[in-house]
Amino acid sequence: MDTMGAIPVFVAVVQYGGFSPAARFLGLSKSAVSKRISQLEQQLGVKLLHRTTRKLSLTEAGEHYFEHALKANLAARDAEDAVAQLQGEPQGRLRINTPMSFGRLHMAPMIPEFLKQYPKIRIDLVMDDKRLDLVSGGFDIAIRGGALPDSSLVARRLATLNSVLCASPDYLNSQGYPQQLDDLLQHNCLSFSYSNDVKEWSFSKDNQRHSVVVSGSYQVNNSEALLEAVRQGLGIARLPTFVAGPDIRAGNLIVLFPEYKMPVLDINALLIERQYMPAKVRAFLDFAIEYFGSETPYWEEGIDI
Amino acid sequence: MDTMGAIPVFVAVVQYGGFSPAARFLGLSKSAVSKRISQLEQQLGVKLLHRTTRKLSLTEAGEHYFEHALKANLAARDAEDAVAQLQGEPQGRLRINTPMSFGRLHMAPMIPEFLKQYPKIRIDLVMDDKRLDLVSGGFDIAIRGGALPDSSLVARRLATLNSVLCASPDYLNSQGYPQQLDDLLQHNCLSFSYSNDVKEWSFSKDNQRHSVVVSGSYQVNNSEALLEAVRQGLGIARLPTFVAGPDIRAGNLIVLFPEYKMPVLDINALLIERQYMPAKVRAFLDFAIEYFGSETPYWEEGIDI
DNA sequence: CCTCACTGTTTACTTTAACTCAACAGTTAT
DNA sequence: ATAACTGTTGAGTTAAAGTAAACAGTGAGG
Repeated sequence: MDTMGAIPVFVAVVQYGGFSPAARFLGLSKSAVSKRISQLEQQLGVKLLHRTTRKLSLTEAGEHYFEHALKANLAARDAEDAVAQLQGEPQGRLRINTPMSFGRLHMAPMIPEFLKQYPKIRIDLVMDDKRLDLVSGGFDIAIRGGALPDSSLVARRLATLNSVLCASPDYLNSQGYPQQLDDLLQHNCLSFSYSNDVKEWSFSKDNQRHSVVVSGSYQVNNSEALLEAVRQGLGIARLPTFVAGPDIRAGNLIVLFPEYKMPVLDINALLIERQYMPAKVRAFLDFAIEYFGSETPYWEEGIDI
Repeated sequence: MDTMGAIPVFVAVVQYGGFSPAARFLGLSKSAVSKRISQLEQQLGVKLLHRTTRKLSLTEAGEHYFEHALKANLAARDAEDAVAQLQGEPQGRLRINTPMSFGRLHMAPMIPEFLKQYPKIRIDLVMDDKRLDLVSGGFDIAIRGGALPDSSLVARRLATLNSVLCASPDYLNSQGYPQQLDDLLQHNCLSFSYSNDVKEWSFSKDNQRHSVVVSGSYQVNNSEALLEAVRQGLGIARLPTFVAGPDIRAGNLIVLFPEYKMPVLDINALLIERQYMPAKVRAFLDFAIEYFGSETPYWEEGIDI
């Protein structure tokens, strides 16, 4: 097929949502990408992309073409991986999606160490709090914290995900120390927008479930921004230990109601199920599990939970 | 993937069993194919093909690579087909395997008429009595007469396949006209090697099954060669009507025991099962069914069966 | 409303990859 | 021994791929 060479270009344009980001990914100029797509459309005799506004979208023909082109792209990648696997040394490209905060705080420091150990692996890290689709986004791995939706993806557990209720000493001095869970109703309870239970916080004590309805003046979709608000004494919030650990250790944040536990969740790696796991994916997972500490994550060391 | 463009070249080399036939298929020079394969092996860092003798064979890595490369190739072709299907007009390449005799006698005259009607379709007809594997041989369609082995392939019936017992007038004059089936034991019964029941011929009369053990001096794996032997008075043989029809009509062959019927079989087109049938495949099947005459094939016209 | 920063397209030109041709060595069949 | 094929390689040619620059268009921010 004379169109074969254009397939990775087309797939990149769709996956990255434009010619310019696709060009950056492919290491080509914008005009090269533009010309390859125009040539492909000419060869097929059909328009694949609408480009009437700043946003791209697929035509009907483009959707059909993309569906199969993606499979071709994946199969070509599998072909290379199959050969690389025989050679034993992990190599090739990994495209990884991770939530922003976890990515910035823990993936970003980890990955350079991983790449030093595996110099033949290349990583494209995409930090985004939107739960991007693994397949159509072209990801090998998606890092996900908390409960997983049903899907055909395979989950591999990387670490535990604990959360604790926190406030700053200044806040507690000025607003009073809540003595019982119900006291939280009188406090400014700050929330993480993506949470499933923004308005009703649940705890577990002595195998008994406790809930409290809360409200507050601030809700944000970024856990580091939430941490900052708590640190500045704006209110009380539930914070994952992977965000709050250092401030708790430093005494900047006080853990409230430590005997009331929040559900212990997991940080997982989601993978497309395959006949075999490519060596590079396996290497990444093994490294991450050891790096994070699958029993007690390194960010919880020195904290009583 | 920088290797994407080489995939169709590699797949063609494997499917056609050599650089030279692959070059002919691809419309490239031998050296271009040789260089593309060498470059691909260099990019992957591994040998894909043994070429120590006249025959090519895949290395272990090559087998793994081919498996996925074939999928990539098929997916790319599906991508083009999906787009072409939207456009309505059948186009693209069809690779068809057919047995030698049926191909020479019936496919070869039919196909030019088909291509005149569908000028955007290209056909690569491979005539071979070996039942080539559809998938790894890269065929869209395989024409098969008679009983089908179990497989994941889809069968589409093209025409009926009748066979009749024949001898030439000269043979009958010199060796006598067999009056009963058992008389065949005294005759030189010629066989088609690929037949399942070379030594015991079965018939059906008035819903009763009859069998006779036979033997003969000649067995051949080509039904036109068998026809020739019968025409030359060497002996008696079962011949498919698609081979013998004209000679029967012309009086060169006499149908023996017409009331004893052989099982009515089918001429089928075998297809890889797909989510949808490409327009070009559908067009080919429809044309063939109409051309052959699915109730009474054109080669049986004027014959009493 | 203006400005800036981005998008994708197109032209002219450069670079690179792909390709052909020819010669060669090797193998197999006649 | 010869002919007909195979695949490889070097030298040269051609075509495709790519870049840089200029342009038009769009959306966000001031």
